[in-house]
Amino acid sequence: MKPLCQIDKAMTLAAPRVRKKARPAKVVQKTAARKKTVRKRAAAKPPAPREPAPRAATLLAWYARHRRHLPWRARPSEPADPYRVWLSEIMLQQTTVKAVGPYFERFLARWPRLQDLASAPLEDVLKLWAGLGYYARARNLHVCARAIVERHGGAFPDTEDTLRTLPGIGAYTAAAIAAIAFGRKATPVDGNIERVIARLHAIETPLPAAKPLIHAHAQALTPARHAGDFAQAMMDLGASLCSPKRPACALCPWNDACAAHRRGDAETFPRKTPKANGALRRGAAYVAVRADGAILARVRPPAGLLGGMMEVPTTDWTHDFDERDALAHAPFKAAWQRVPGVVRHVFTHFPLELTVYRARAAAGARPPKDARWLPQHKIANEAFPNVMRKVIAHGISD
DNA sequence: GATCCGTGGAC
DNA sequence: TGTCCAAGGAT
Repeated sequence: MKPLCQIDKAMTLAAPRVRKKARPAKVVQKTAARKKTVRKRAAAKPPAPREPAPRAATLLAWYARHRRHLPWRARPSEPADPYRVWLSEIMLQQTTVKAVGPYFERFLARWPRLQDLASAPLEDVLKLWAGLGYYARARNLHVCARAIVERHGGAFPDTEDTLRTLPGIGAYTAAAIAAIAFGRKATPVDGNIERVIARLHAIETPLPAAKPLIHAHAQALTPARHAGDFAQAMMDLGASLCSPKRPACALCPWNDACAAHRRGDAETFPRKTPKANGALRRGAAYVAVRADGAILARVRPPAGLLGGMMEVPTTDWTHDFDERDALAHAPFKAAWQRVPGVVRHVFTHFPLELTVYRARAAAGARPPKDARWLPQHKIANEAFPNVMRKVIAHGISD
């Protein structure tokens, strides 16, 4: 493999630009026997050379110039803060950098140190997390903070294996923290890195089956030193030049090493097996408004969908919801009125359609069991997920 | 391995 | 408008 690299490099430099319509797939899979033939023909028509092996140093040099400046990122040559790295990594799971920014700042301002977060009530953590989605992350964040204080004396574990034992920290996050915060040689592989590697090697195996292969390639590329910078460089590359839809291969520091680029169809990688979308679920939600404007609200069950978050009373959300049964599930007897229109919301695995009913309650009305009257001005700072904010807005509209 | 978990933005 | 996607983890 290594010796070929020298040959290929030489060929790349010597050969004229390869035609786009070449058949690189077959070139890659040439047998030793066929190579002879090709070499003979090479005099007349140079074969498509294989890509030179990608070099970590090449990417690190690019990173030094083009790295993003992010709130949780230490400046070059400054030590990383494990607390910040951890907090950001949890928030960034399946979430865009742009969305995380303000949440990260608010969390850090409210709980500057791990110990502060660990001693905070879960309720407060969920309030600050509201709107960011995937609320199990917030619950695990809280449990994790307490575990580090109790099991590790408040100091973050500095090895991948030990980090992996903490709630909310999986293979990716453990490797990311080990590499970025502690300089360990670890290889986190996120969606960005999967894409970069899949293109680099033109991997035809679709995700998620290709994960082990992709991880092996990423691991082979990881340098012994600066593994944290290397991981972040891979992610920055994937977030900027090596983007999902229209990769800017011309600007990529690794374009000479990229098999997919040579094929000319980098944007088609990684291959993916399509996942089925959930069927529509429907239900009714009840916005009860007391004379002083307070809204009837309750806390959802601690686990599962929107676990531990606030909601207004609703029916179950089912595929066969019957509108005619809606009033039978209202939280109390009243002159419920159906608010025209519906509230639509799309979760990861199913779309939801809620019809909203509204009723007024007397000033002294007692809340039903497990529910309470919430002053309207407090709604903004309570742990309502967005779907519930939509429902309330719809319910109190005219 | 397949499902369950939110949300907002880009195209 | 529909689809895809974003620094994944838990079960």
